[in-house]
Amino acid sequence: MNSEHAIQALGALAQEHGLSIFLLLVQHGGKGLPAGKIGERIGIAPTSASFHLKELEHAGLITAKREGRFIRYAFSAGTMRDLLGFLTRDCCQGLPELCGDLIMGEMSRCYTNGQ
Amino acid sequence: MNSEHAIQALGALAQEHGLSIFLLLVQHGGKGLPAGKIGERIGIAPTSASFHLKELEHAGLITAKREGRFIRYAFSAGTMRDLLGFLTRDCCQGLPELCGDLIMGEMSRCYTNGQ
DNA sequence: GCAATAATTCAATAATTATTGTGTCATTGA
DNA sequence: TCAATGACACAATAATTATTGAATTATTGC
Repeated sequence: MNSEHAIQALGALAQEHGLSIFLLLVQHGGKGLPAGKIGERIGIAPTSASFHLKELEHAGLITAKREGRFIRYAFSAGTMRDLLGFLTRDCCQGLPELCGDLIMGEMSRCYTNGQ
Repeated sequence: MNSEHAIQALGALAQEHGLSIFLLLVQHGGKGLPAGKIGERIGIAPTSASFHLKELEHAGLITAKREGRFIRYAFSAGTMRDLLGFLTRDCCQGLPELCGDLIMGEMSRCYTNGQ
């Protein structure tokens, strides 16, 4: 993960519809959803959904897989992990206590969330 | 943290100069840097730096504090923690093993990074 | 092969966002 | 008070990004 790649991923998420699609696919986990269903759920035109899906896919945040007439999109955790790593990479230098809170807070939240 | 706020923060980071400023301030920890120094380090015009600093400040990712003629900007971890929480909030449902890797990966990286 | 369906690409337009230069405000020290 | 300095506000411009509709590609079932 470098700056350019991070900007691409952040840019895909920094938009109402892009973020909605991403969160929807995170919720739906490994199975994902076909493009049409996604646009329908979010309430946007198929071409607009296609645009954002492409942005997210190019950034590596989601994957696409054709299944007959459908193209199924699903959340892909790898890039997200790299992005979080990139953004928090230098948070320990000079701020160890904040960094600890930052990471530990996420961790505890995750594990108290029905996990 | 809601979608609107997340978009504001992601948008401030989804830009070459905005991201560079953010990472610079993360590296510099609690002390921060004055606006002029930041623009100089990044290599952009003072007005352009001012623009991105304002975006980051409005998003809550950094804080501003006047010190005589200088205005010192510093990284503020709270919003970043909230943002990471918002983005990973639903990552456990359906993907427990990926979520575990995601958070644990960040944690180990942080603590093996000279911490 | 053909009609129907799912989704995309493309080009045009609309909307948003970033940069620049000029002018102004705030602070300091002589 | 005045000149110098650090930084911001504003308006204009440039650049980027999102949306839309029309046309195109891929797949399926008849």
